[in-house]
Amino acid sequence: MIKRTINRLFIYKNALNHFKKLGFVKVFSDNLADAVGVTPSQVRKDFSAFAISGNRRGGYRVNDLLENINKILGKNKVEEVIVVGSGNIGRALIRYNEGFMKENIKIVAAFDTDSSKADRDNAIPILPFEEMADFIREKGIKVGIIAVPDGAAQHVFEVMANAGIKGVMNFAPIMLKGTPTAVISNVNLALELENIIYYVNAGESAAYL
Amino acid sequence: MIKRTINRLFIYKNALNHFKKLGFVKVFSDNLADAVGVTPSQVRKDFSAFAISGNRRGGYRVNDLLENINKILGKNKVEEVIVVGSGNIGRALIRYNEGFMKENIKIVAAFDTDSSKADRDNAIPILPFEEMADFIREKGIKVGIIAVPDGAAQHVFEVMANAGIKGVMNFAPIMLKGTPTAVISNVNLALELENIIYYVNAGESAAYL
DNA sequence: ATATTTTTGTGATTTTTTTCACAACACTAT
DNA sequence: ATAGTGTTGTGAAAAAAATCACAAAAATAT
Repeated sequence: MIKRTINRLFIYKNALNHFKKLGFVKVFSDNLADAVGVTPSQVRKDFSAFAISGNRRGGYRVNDLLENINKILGKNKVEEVIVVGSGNIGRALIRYNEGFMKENIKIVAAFDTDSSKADRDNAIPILPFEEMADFIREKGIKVGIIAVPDGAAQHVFEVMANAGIKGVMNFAPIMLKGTPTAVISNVNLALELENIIYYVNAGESAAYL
Repeated sequence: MIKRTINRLFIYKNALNHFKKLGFVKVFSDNLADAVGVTPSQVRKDFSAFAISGNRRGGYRVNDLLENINKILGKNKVEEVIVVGSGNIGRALIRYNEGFMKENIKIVAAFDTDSSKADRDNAIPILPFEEMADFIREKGIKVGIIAVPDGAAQHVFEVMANAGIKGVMNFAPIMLKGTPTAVISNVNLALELENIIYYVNAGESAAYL
């Protein structure tokens, strides 16, 4: 699978934007490798997988490379996403919206089962969960973020999937089951921390997890 | 490397606690596999790597298994961690502390360069960044979370590392360089979302990222 | 007792991912 | 022109991870 390659492509893109901002016109595979924490071969192999080419001896022109990568990753239009759950994580994501905007991601609404939390006047409105399915269908939303308590996540997912959601970022530490129509990515910050703590206590001195 | 195995062990642990709560006394490798989204062989291979054994035909006794896993993952005492940056992410993490507590992780303080944000009376105090190094040394803190703007992350990391931090969860989308004495785990929510969006737009119908 | 069934534990195999290593090329200097 | 140098692009090799597949063991049934 080229899943990892795709993921790295996003990371290269990021590094390239940095380089560009710093005024670089050309980069070499080892510049990117350093910036991103992989080997130069890895960088070249990744590019090779998508037939991105540079100049032997001349490296890659930052602009061309960015253009190529952007074409592959296809990020031109803003993607509208919704958040379900307005607890700590949900609210943090909403507030972080500016950060997402830089990557062409826009949180357009949040939903909560506790309808007393509804707030339609907010820049990013918080709406009753019952309205979610219609909202998804009407606006053609494709991506949703699940930031609800564990017990509610499966149900939320099913409603989302039925309404046509195609991708989900799930913060609940459970495996979402059913409808194999959506791409799912689980994010679990406590798990991430537990891993770090494990290696620290194991006396691991340096590693990227 | 057994990095992935360790990570899965944490996930199995989680699932086992669920099973236990539901009253299960025994589990089979395929129960765990289902719960966690891997193959039964994978589960057994993982256990095998740490010489955890069950009963042929009888599966694994939930309690024994949990005990074994906990012994390997070594999580008995609470790990005290600090957060640097009291922006959206930092504050969200602080508020999420209850969630971490379930996993024996406790955020004991936050730090911010903007000393006007200081708040010593909070349950989790927010302190001026200048006090961080001493705090780390005095309390013997091993793990820190970097939730500051990109530009500040490297500096924060260096101060942390010098003060003795051994593990870092980094929310800034940059490669932290230098002092190879700390385990580093990068978390990038925008990147995660970008990946999801990529697969959604690529028409990928079902996948776990 | 014996046969049958179920599930583990693991060596062998396959698949995936990364690294190596070097020819091909392009640029520079002489 | 020619030699020298630095960097790509990519097959080949190595390493890492996942899956297969099946004998061995344990429980149950006959």
